[in-house]
Amino acid sequence: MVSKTPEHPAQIEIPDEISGLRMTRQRQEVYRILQQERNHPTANDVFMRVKERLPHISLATVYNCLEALVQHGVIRQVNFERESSRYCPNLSEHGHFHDATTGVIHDVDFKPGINLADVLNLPPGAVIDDVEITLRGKLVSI
Amino acid sequence: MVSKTPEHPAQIEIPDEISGLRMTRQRQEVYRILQQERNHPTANDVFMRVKERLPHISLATVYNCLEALVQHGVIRQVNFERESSRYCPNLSEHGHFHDATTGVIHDVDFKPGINLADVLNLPPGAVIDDVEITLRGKLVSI
DNA sequence: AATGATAATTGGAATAGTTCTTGATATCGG
DNA sequence: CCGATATCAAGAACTATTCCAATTATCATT
Repeated sequence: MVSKTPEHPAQIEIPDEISGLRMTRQRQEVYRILQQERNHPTANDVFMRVKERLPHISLATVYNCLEALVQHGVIRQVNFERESSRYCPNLSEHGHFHDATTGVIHDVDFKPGINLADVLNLPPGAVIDDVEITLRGKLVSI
Repeated sequence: MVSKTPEHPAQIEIPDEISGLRMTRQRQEVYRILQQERNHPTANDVFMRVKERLPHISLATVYNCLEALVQHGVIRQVNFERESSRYCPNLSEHGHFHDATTGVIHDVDFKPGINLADVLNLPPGAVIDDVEITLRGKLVSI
């Protein structure tokens, strides 16, 4: 993870290799957009956005890039019901709250010191590789 | 919820109305299969199974029935990654552990007294309507 | 039991998101 | 520079699901 400050998206420096994955121009741009757009874009969102910089890129390539990045643990794929997958560069273990009113997806962190095994009755011998926590609801003014 | 003992599936009695939903023959059979097959079948699994009793039922009807049952809170729809939806008659709040080795899905209950708000840093004002917790991993012998 | 109104079912067509295929292009190690 | 390998592009193909229009079943009322 080599991103600099997310406040200055234009300055994001992306190395030519991340966790063993060759960072081609296409993968760089896809990754850059995920760093900038923190609103969990779909593959198609990324596609439309990346075309500004790489007008000849194809949707299939965007899918390929996203898959390669997911596979190498550089980004995460997030699924809501059966909607299109969304992608997220936040690698810390976290869940997602989907505001039904606005459609906005908020990252939701665990409170410090919380361990899944303390909360769930896991089947004996279960070794967890991946956790997905998704909440749906509304944000009401308080 | 009017089911009798799940240990004797053949004896499940299904009333002709559940939470305001007219229980047609098709819906009854779909619901009965979910009661019997506790292994989180897909719509297609249900379809193949229900055809044994209703040979003329269509896949669209199975989808309609499942949707109606979900809509009326009689069953729950469960999604894994982008795989086909699965359906589950366990209405208690619970998560799912997907064993990557066998493909089996286990229900995972919360430990007693656990409240989501104690565990997660929810955005202020968030009112949760629905929670989905899915774990992927392996079951190792202990 | 017949009637009209409403809801459910069917089968097939349509859709959306994603993956696959094939040939072209770029990149790497030597 | 050269061959081997990886990646890309464009479009076709695939899959799960939804939609559509026509038929059939059910309900409430008479």
